[in-house]
Amino acid sequence: MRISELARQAGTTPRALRYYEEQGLLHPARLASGYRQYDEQALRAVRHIQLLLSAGLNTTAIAEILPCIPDDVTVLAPTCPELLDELAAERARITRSMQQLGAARDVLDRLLQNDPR
DNA sequence: ATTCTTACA
DNA sequence: TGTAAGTA
Repeated sequence: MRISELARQAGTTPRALRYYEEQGLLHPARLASGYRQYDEQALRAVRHIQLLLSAGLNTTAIAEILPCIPDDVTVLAPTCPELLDELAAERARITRSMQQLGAARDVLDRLLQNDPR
């Protein structure tokens, strides 16, 4: 299928699909016309990408992870240690962010305590 | 009509 | 990420 078809099925835009390719996440074949040609497994790949992105992973991490995911996998389950490492690292980043946000909120709480209103 | 690349008031 | 331009 061509780019607009895949975009439609994946609920995204051709722009995003080209961006994924630019980031090394997708490798569609090319027609003689220069048009990108996506195979059947492309849709699942895009779904995996979207899932990983929603988990906060950057495209670099995802590019390293994707190759160790069997193309026949529907539900993304931790397969190789690569994936586990990336996920654990992202979780750690989230934990740190939460701590920083908590500290920022505490500061605001103290400032608000003197609010004359 | 669609897609492609490149670039950015 | 959107969008415009100029092609193929």
